[in-house]
Amino acid sequence: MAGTKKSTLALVAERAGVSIASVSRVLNGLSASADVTERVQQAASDLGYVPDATARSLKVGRTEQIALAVADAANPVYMSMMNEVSRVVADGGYRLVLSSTGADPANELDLLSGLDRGFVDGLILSPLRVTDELVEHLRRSRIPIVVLGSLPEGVPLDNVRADSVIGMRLALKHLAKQGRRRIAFLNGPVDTVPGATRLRGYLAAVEEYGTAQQADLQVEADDFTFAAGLPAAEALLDQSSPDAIVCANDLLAVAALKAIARRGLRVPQDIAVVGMDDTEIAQLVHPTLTSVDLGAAKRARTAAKLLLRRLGDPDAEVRQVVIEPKLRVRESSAKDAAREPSRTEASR
Amino acid sequence: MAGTKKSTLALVAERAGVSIASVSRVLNGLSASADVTERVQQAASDLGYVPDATARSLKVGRTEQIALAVADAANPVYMSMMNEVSRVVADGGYRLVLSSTGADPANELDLLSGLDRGFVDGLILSPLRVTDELVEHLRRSRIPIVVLGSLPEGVPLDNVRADSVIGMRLALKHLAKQGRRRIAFLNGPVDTVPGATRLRGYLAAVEEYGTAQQADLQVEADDFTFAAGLPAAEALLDQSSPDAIVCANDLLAVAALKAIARRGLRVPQDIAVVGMDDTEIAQLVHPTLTSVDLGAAKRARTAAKLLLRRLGDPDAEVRQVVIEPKLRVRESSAKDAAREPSRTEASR
DNA sequence: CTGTTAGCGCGTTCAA
DNA sequence: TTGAACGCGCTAACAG
Repeated sequence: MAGTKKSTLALVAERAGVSIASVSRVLNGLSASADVTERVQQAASDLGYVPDATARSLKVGRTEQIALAVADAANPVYMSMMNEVSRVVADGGYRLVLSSTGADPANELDLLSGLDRGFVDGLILSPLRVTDELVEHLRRSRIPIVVLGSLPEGVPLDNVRADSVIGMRLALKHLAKQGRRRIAFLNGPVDTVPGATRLRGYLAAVEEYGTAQQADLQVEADDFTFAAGLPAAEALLDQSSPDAIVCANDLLAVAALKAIARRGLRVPQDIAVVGMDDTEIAQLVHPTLTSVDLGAAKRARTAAKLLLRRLGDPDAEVRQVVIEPKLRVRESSAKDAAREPSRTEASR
Repeated sequence: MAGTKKSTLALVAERAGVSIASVSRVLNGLSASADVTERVQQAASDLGYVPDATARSLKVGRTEQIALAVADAANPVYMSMMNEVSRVVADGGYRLVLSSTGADPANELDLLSGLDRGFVDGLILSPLRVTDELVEHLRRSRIPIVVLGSLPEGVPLDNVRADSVIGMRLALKHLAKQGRRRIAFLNGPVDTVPGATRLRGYLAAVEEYGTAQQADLQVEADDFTFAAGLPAAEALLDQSSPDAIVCANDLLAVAALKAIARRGLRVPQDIAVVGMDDTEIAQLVHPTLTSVDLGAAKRARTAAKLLLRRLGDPDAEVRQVVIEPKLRVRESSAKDAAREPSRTEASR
């Protein structure tokens, strides 16, 4: 049960018959005579010496830790992001500490305050809502922060985001080209960053492609989850009869698929469905889900790299990266099956 | 851009006109005169003082950090586990550092060695494969470790696991009661802990319920993923004609659903499908997936609590917790729809 | 090339 | 109750 005793630099020095400084040098690969090097390495391995991370941190002023804070850790899109960040950060020699702020913005503020305790060298933050207060805290931060997600104009912070307005346009264009005219929007909470920007994108695209502009074609789920999407999708189908539904999220899209199926309607013949984020789920469901790939993995990777860059060079110019979305067409909006006059099943 | 200057205990002391020790006392809630207390608190808040985590750690010998290491971070079941651990650990006043060991056992060993650097007070480890060497390292560890997953008999380590043998029995019993006789098993790599124990469970249950014992009813995917499950499921259907498929995983089960659909067979009428882990995916797919709930969330929560307990009391007796599985019956094995003789049956 | 020394920021003895 | 001093384990500057 009891493991090896913790050995210190001084113990190694004593055993090797040299000074503590020499040990430090040898272990850090600095100049030392062959003789001393040999003896130190021998002593160190005899004692199973490993340098203490905390003491080292206190001395050098770096913890070699990076924090990742996401608002909604339950969303599957965050899993791929977390994995990517984890990889990049580990390759850069940093450990990743996870700080799940919930949906409550207060937690994010708490986190930012706590950051001044210096347990981490940098932060990647993906806030669900961006308040002025939050922005103020971000600017005041003592450590570098990269924001993952949209940020107000003119905030000089490293930041990487998806262009969900273009993403929405891709979806609407794809659907409009099939002759879909009543394209509904199943959104999540509109007072969140993704909810707000995706709504903007939808409205702009509706305008651009001249599809129906009806209030009853828009509905807002209480959350970006399947469970919240279900009643919202039902409500949407109750109050209108769309020929396509664009969803702010793959989970919401799957909820739409289910609500549609419950009414005995067919996807994509009667209603096409398009999701967003292109999570693995899109390929698992039946019919497979067309989805707008917002480049979650790439965004995460880029954010991590930006942070590493700034940690290496604090005076580097601020960079704001926008990732281009791509449309992944699958069965739920397949063209050849679409727009068939009535209940024809022949061409299938 | 430049944030507040980092303020130290000495600065606060100077501003309050007291000694550094008094500041430390006031801030740690120890005895102090009302006057000094007042002045220190004032000075501290003026300077926005926050104690340095690293220095404190070096002094008190605790980092207030816990590491979580999972082998396959891409598996959705780990997401809920991570979230639970995150919650419990945060409530206990600890930060969570994530250490994604890949599928390679060498990484786990590296991690364990690195742990001696003392950047973390405890570890929750969920190994995919358990070698003698790993067990040896675990026992030698200087910090408390809780193992999440099966462990060889007699290893005196805190540990929490699912009883997947009983889980398998639940699945087989459910299917056998419907009259299913050719119950296949779509497994992941059998040289992993989950792969091995689930195979044992399957074999035992096949024996117990007297269903067909044919080698061609067992197939092993290269990985516990949808992508790996697809060809494995195809191979299974090529080489045999099961009337039910139990899968080691929800992802594999979804792959089975897809392979079955491709052949124009119906679920559950022609083939029933049962998954494992009861991830959110089970409720998203069509038909909804019957799944064995192995209590992932509860296991994670329990593991975290065990670790907190041991951190508080290093001499507590070793505890090994086994979580009881529950069967969640859904459409993919619905009873009333089963066993309807269909014309496809003959041509199989 | 090597040893001695001074902190990094904090908690905690020991005297006063 | 308060203050001065020490040391946690390590790195870096300075002497020798």
